[in-house]
Amino acid sequence: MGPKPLSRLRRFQRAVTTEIGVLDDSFLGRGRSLGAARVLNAIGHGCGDVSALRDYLVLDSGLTSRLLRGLEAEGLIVLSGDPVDGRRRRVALTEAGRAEFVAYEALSDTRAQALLDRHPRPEALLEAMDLIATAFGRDRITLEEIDPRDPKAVFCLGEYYGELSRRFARGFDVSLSCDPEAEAMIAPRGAFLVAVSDGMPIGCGGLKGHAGGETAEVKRVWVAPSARGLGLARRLMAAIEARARDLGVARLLLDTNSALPEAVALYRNSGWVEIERFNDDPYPDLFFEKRL
Amino acid sequence: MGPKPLSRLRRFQRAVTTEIGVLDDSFLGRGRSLGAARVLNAIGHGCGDVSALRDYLVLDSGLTSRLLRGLEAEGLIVLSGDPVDGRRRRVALTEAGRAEFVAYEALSDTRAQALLDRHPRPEALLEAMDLIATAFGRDRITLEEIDPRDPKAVFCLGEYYGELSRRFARGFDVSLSCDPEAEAMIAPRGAFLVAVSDGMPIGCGGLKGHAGGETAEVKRVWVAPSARGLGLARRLMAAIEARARDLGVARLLLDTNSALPEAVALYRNSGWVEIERFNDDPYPDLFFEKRL
DNA sequence: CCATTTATCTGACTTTAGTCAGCTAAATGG
DNA sequence: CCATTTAGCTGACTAAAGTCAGATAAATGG
Repeated sequence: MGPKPLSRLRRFQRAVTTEIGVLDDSFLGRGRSLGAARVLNAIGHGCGDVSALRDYLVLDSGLTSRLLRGLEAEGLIVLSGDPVDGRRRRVALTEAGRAEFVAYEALSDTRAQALLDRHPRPEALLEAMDLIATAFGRDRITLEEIDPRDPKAVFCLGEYYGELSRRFARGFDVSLSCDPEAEAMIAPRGAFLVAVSDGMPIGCGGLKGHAGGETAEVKRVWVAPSARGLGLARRLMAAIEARARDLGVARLLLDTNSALPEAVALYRNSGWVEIERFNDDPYPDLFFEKRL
Repeated sequence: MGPKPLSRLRRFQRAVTTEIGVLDDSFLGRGRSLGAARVLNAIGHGCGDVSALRDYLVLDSGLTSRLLRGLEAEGLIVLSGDPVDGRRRRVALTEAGRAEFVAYEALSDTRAQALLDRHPRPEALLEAMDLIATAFGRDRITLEEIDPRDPKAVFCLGEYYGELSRRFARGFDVSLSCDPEAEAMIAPRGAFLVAVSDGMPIGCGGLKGHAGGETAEVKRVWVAPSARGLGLARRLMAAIEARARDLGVARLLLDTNSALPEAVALYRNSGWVEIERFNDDPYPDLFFEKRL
C-alpha cells in the first residue's frame, strides 16, 4: 500500500511552505516591515479603499491605520475622503509609491523566475500549478462576456485549436473550418463567454447568431486541462443557452467530432438531440440540436 | 498570447498561501505560540537532538533554548545529555508531550482532509501536488538500498506492474514473468534501490544476481510519473551499475519492451548494447548487455 | 431630530520572534 | 597539555504584530 492521500498533501505542504516562503521574503529587504510592504502591495494591486484593504489582508483596524500612517509619512501613498461616504477613506499610490511597488514586483519576479529556472521541465511544473490554483479557487471562477478578439478570448481559442490539431487524426486547420466572424459572436447577434479564475482565462464558449435569427450555433466550447473535472463545461453550456434565450433564439445547433467523447457525452446527457449533418465543414462528424 | 509563466507561478503562489496558510493555523489554538508548537512538532517527527532541531527550523540558538525551556516547564519534553558528545543535548517527548503532538497532528489532518474533500477529483490534485513537491525537493532525493519486501519497495513494484499493464497492449501479469526471488536482489547476490523524496518512494531499480556470478541482471527500474524528467532513471541506473561493480559483477544484462521508448533510449545512450534474446520471458522484446 | 451604527483613528498595552554579547563546558587538533 | 572550536545556555534588548478601549465624525433608520 502506498502513501496515503493525507501524507501526500502534507508533503506538498512542507515543500510549498519552504519554497513559496522564499518568494514572500521579497517583501523584506527594502527597509520596510512585512506588514507595510503587504499593504503597499495590496494598494498597488488595486485595493482602492481602506476597508477593502483590511478585509483583503485580514488586519485589525488600528493596525491598518498605523501602517497607512507610516506609508503616508514616507510619501508613498495619499489618503483622501470618499466622495460618497464621508466615513470611508480612499488610498492611492503617489509617484514614489508606484516606484516602490514596481521595485517589489521586480524583486519577487526575479525570485519566481529563479525558481522556474532551476527546474528542468517548467511546463509540467506550471501545468501542475495551474491545476492546483484552479482547484483551490474553483468557488471564485467567474464567467464573463467579452469580445472574441479580446486577448483572453484569443488565448482560449488558440489553446482550443491546438488541442483539436492534437486530437484529430489528420490535424486541424482553422482556415478550412467555418471560422465565425467576430460580429456573429457579439451581442445582439451572439455572445462569447470566458471562464476566469483569479485573472487567468481557463475556458470559453461562443454563441454564433444570425441577425434576427431564431436559430444560433454553439461554437468553440473549450475548458483548460487544468480545469477539467470541475463541471465547468456544463456551466459554460448553461450560460450560453441562457444568453441565447435572452437574445430570442429558439433553436440551438452545434457540430462536434467523435474524437471528443467527453464533449459528446455532455451534449447527450444535457438535452441535446443528434440530427443530420447541417453544414459541409470538413471536421465535424456529429451534429446536435436543442430547442429552448 | 496567453498568461506568462511568471503570472502563472504568482497565481499559484496566491492560491497556495491562502489555502495552505489554513493548515498552518492548526499550530495555533492550543494555547501555545507558533514557535513552541513548531518545535514540539519537529520533535514528534523525529528531531532527536537540539542541533538538528535548530537546523531544521532555522532558529537562533538562544531562541531554541528558550522555547525548549518552555516546553520542558510544561512537562511536554525531557532533555538529556548526549552519551557520545557531552556538549550536545538530546530531546524526547514525555507521555504528555506525545499526547499534545498527536492532538496537533489530528488538528491538521482534519483540516487537510477537509481541503481534499472539497475537491471533485482528489487524485488529479494529489498527482499535481506530488509533482510539485518532488520538483521543489529534487536536490534532496536520496537513493537507499533496502529489502525488496520493504513496504517502500512493494509500493514501487506495484506501481511499476500497474504501469506495465497499462502500457503493454496485452496487459501484464507478474506471475507469467520471471519474478526474481527476494534473495536474488539482496546483497551479496544483488541489491534493490529506492529513490526517496521527503519520505515518499518515487522510483526503484533492482540488481538480480546469482551466487558468486559474474553476470547479473537489472530489473524493475521505475520512476514515478511525478518525478519524470529529472534524470532520476539515469541516476538509478548509475547507482545500480556501481553497486554491481562492488559485488564483483563484470557483465550486466537487461530485458525491456519497445512499448517503453524512454527506457530504451536511456539504455542506448548510456553504454548498453543490444544483444540476442537471452530468456523466454513472454513480455520483453529487446535485450541489452553492458560490460563493466 | 435623535439614537444607533459604521469607518477610521489614537494611545496604551502584550506577545512573539528574533538578535547579540558573553558565559560555560565539552570536544578537537596539534 | 593548551589553544581553539563547538554546542548550548542566559540575560538584555529590539522590532514587529496584534489587541483593546475609547474618541470622533459621518451615515442610517426611524
